[in-house]
Formats: sequence, structure tokens, C-alpha cells
Amino acid sequence: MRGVDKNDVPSVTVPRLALYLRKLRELRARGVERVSSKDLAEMIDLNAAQIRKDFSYFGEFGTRGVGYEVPVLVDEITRCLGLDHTWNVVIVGAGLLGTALARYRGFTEQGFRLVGMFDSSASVIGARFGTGEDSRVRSVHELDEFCRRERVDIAMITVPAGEAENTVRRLGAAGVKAILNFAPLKVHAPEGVLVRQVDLSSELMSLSFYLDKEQE
Amino acid sequence: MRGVDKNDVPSVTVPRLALYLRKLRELRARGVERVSSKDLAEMIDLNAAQIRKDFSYFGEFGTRGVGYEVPVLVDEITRCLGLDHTWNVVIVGAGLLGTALARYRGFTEQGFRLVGMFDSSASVIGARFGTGEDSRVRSVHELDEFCRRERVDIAMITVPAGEAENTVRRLGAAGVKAILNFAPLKVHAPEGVLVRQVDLSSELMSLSFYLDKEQE
DNA sequence: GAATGTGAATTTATTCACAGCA
DNA sequence: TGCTGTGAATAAATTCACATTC
Repeated sequence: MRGVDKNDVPSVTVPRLALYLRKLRELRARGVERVSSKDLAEMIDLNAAQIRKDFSYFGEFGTRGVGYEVPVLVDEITRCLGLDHTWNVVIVGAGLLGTALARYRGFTEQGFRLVGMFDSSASVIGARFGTGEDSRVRSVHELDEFCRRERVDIAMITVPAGEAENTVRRLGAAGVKAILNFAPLKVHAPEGVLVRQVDLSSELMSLSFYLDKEQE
Repeated sequence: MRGVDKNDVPSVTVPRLALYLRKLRELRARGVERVSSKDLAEMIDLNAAQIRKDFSYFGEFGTRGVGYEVPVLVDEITRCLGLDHTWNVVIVGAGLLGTALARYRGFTEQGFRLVGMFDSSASVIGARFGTGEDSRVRSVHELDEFCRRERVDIAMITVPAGEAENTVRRLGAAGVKAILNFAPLKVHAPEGVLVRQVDLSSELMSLSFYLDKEQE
């Protein structure tokens, strides 16, 4: 990003940019040409100043008195998020969840290219996960070498909890720079590797807390 | 909760309680009897005062100079999160993701009981999703009546984006009080219904942002 | 002595409110 | 006039630091 120090961007702004982007793409698809921060704020149930401030960390994308051009904003946010180039992604763990992720659309659409899928179980190794001839589940034994050779950027891991820590370590050693962990435990992030936790049971527990609250 | 006003609990504390609970259960399973906030903080990479403050919204669970009894803490947090009773859960959308969620363990373990699964496609209606004889995918036509009759508390929806909004409305009208939405769009929450978004592509986009940052 | 529980200090995030520009 | 962009004000969350208790 031209002259933007990303360390100055609040961490809560980043997921919101993703939210804006999705809504803006929807608007663009519907042929909407312009939008004001107020309009957008109403659509996604947020404060308008919040939206303007979030944009302001990256530049001035709008026109005073007018608003924002939807296609311009889509492009700008796409760039802000680093989605203007392709990221190589692998999935480790070809169980039900891994397979569901592999089929997830809105995936290649956003510049994420699923280049490999790995499992330790002989019963799934060799199974197809995509359309190409090389879209077959590989043995985890190949994981390290593959990640290095194919310059894998991001890994999503859906392995059992007991294997998660070890998998993360191997991925880190193989040069993978970011990991999305679906295993239900917080793994230790190797030096220089960004690890994010996606945690279903944690989400359910939060719901439970607020449900409980209502019943008081 | 005896005398605790849950509105005084910061919203960020809730997901952390879930995090503590998981680690504490792990410690209990390993036979660890006591833990200090400092120990726990190191294990999950957090500030120790943060942990103590989080607990303090609910009561005094520890002993000064000593620390916390692991089993006591597990029970207390379980109660704080409303996990000391059972919640009835349905899944709407029996695709790959829905099926993966249905098989997810650590589900019944935490007091969530999957009582029904729904889909609109004739090709999956009637398919088994669990062990019981009534664990079969039902038609979405039965959704409203089922949720009312079975007093469903929570729904997880994994339907296509285009059907999400309508599904949420129906669930709300049928008395479902909390929804975990896996469809890739922010749905409008009906009055009195708690909706939480689980968004894979948003997580990936965040990773992309920080990856991009490193390359500067 | 050791570790909790908590006010006070600090940092971070949100919202207000308005100057500046089309 | 209308809406952006942004300092200033407010609110929320985190961390410090220490009095308190075992």
C-alpha cells in the first residue's frame, strides 16, 4: 500500500474491511454505482463515522458532498486487504470439514488458490478434491517438501486436536506464513507465523452465555 | 448467575471464558489440581491480570497466595457460560459443511444437543445424520413446526447465501433465540434473536492483510 | 512469601461534531 | 447543500501496581 503503515491500522478495522468488501461487491453486482457512508452504515448496522475512519487509514476514497463510487471502493479495499494477488493455500486434514472447506466457493473468487490437500489416512489419500488431475489428496509425508516447492502461503488445518501442534510446527518450518486453525485448541504460533483460531464451540458457548442472560 | 448482571460483563470477556474453559478442562484431564493466573496466562499467551479481571465479573473463584482449584474453576466457568444445562440445536442445510458440523464432537460434550437437521433438497431428506432412528434429515417445510414443538434454542445455518435471510426470519418467528450463521453474508437479526456470523472468507482476508504487511 | 482481586493509569476503539470541499 | 475526512471527546478494554488475604 502506497505509504500506509499497516501497524497504524487498528486490528478491529481489518475484519470490518472484509465486511465492507462483501457488501460492496453485492452492491456492485446489483449495479449500484454510488454509496454514502450513511447508506452503508445502515446496511451493515454500524456507525457511519466508523466506516469513514476505517477508510481513512488507507487514503481518501470518496468525494465530499457526493459519497463513494462503488467500483472504486471495491478496488481500493481489495488492495488494502492484499487481495489483489494470489495466495497459495493448502488444507491439512481431508475429513468432512476439510472437504467442506475445499468445496467452498468464494474462495478462488477472492484470490485464494487451493493447491494441495493432505491427510495421514490411507483411505483418503489419492481421493479427488477438485477438478484438475493433480487435485488429489496427498500423504502428510509430502507436506513439508510440497509447501516449500509450491511456495505455499496459507494453510488451513482441520486435523484432530492431538496433531494440530505438530502440524503447525511443520508448516512453520516449511515456510508457511499464515495458518487458519480449525482444531479445537489454541496452538502455539512458531516465530514469524501468523496463526488464527476458528473455533466453533467457542461461538456456541458465547451464544449460550447471552441466551442464559435473557432468561434472568 | 447469583447476582451477576451480565450487562456489566465486557463483550470481549465472553469468548475468553470459552478459551479458559477449554484449557482448564485439558488441565483437569491431565490431573492438574491447581493453577495460578500467571500459569494460565503463559499457557494461552495472555496477561495474567486480564484473566483475574475476567473472573472478577462473576465472583471470587481463587484463593490469595495459592491460586485456583482447577475443578472448581471449570465448574464456575461452565455456569458463567450457561453450559450447566442443555441447549437444543438444529442445523439448517445438510450440505458438506452442515454434515461436518453434525459430526462435530465436543458438541454434545458441552451440553449442546443436536435434535434436528433440515434441508430443501429431496436427495438428502431422509438421510441419517446421527445414531438414533429419528436422526434423519427433514424437509425444511417441517422447520417452523419442529422448532416450536421441540423448543429449539439455537440454530446453525449452512444454507446458500440467497436463502439465509429467509431462513433466519422463519427461525425467529418459530421462537429460536440464537443463530450461528455460516452463510457468507451478514443477515438481519429479527427482534429478540441473537445472530452471530462465522465467516471463513473474512478470516482468510485478515490473514491476507497481515501477510501483505510482512512483505513490505 | 505468594498470588488474588481491584482501583487507577494507560492504551485502544468508537462516536461526536464540524471544518472543508464538491 | 450534502457528505467526506478528521481532530477532539467519549467509551471500552487492557495493563499496572499494590493492598489484601492465605
